[in-house]
Amino acid sequence: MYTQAEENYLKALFSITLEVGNEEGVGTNELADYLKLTPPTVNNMLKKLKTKELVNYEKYGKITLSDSGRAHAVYVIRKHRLWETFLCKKLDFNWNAVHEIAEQLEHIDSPELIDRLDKFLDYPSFDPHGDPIPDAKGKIKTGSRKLLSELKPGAQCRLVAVKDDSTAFLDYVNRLGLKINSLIEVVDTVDYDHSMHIVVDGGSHTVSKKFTDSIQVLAV
Amino acid sequence: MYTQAEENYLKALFSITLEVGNEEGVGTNELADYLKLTPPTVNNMLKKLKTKELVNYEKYGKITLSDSGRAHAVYVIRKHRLWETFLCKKLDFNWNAVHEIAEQLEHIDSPELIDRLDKFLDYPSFDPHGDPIPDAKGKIKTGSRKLLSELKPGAQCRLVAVKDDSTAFLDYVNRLGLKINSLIEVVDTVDYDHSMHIVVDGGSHTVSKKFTDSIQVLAV
DNA sequence: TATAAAAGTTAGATATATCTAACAATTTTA
DNA sequence: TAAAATTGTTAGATATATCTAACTTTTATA
Ligand SMILES: [Mn+2]
Ligand SMILES: [Mn+2]
Ligand SMILES: [Mn+2]
Ligand SMILES: [Mn+2]
Repeated sequence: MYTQAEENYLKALFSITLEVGNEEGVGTNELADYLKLTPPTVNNMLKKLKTKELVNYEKYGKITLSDSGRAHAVYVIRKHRLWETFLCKKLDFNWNAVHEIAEQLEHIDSPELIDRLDKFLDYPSFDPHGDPIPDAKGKIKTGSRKLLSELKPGAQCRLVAVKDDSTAFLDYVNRLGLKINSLIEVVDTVDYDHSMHIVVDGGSHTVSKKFTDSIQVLAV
Repeated sequence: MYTQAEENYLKALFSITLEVGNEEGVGTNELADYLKLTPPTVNNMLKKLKTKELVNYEKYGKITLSDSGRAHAVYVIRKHRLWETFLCKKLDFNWNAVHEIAEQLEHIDSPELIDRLDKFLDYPSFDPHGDPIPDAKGKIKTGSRKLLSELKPGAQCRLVAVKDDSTAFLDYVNRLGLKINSLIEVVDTVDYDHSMHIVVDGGSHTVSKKFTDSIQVLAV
């Protein structure tokens, strides 16, 4: 099977393409940045991934996942999100603690284990951060989600996902009293720096653009 | 923390010392054999483990675990056996399938995960093969267990543990209808090759010394 | 369009973990 | 106790995954 490093590159490529909406492909430096590695390291690995036909890549060109590369990337994401769900639902972990552990667990190689874990969790559709869990066939539920930062004053919405796994961010989310499904009301926005006044559970808060860019919502 | 390779060496040293009752220490070749590696590979790793003060070892001398080496070995065994218990009890795996997966899971580094898993499983004392699970303080339950091969004709006993994790062995155990707690009656032994006639659940079988050496029992 | 900046690659080094081949030390045994 | 067998070590190679420094190619911009 694939090494941990290889799986991390595949997952990163998939996520960058999706998150940044980067259709035409990813650059070496961009990928290096995302993975917190140096460009030569990435360049070196790319050659390996190309030989294994997991990526499409020509010297000085953009990188994209091949079909098999994408399929495996989705599988790694499935593993990651199922484990996160297990940690929260069954072991009572706080949602801000599960990502780091799932980074390790996602590399365990046993398709049967993942199938059984999926069943044990009753085939969940979303992980504790609201992200969709690919099913056994690699199919991912997509919805018409928006970023909180896109909403206008007066809008009401429900938090469906957080797009930042860092403990600092999730701690802050917790401190604001926000959870998956929390009702958020946009009171006002500040033109100057796009910060936003929101009301959550009757509590009023001012949050930065950096923050509202990491909150995915569904209009209500 | 420790690498997977390091953890495997520590676990192997602990097991050899225990299983073979090897008190004075383990040799390079013996350890290499056990781990299915070559002696130079082991020699090389030993130097690293010595610098980290996990083993006591002098050139051409016997290898023993240091206190911290032993403590970590026990912790790896705790992780392994808790995961095996999880796989059987919660994910409904057959006991002959869990060892290989636990070989991977035992290297996940998160003490909190293990504590919570232990609680989730209601602090089990024995794994699916009947082996004792070290508690959070590293304490291991020991009992007055014997090998089936040590019993004399007429003896009755209960199977408490199997000492071979291989699929071939466990499949055979299953085929004989043996489970943890099965009642076994020793009918007769053959002097020539120490094979044994046993009765299990009314069924009569003849089993080899190799087999009876891998079955731990408690007299009844 | 020439130059500067950004992006990407190559070369060579390091660390981990493994191997084979050759050699050395220790232990067994005749 | 000398030779043989066993056990253990050293040297040098390979594979993976990473780094820094130097260089090249592509892209942006003056
Ligand atoms: Mn995550
Ligand atoms: Mn990962
Ligand atoms: Mn096992
Ligand atoms: Mn292991």
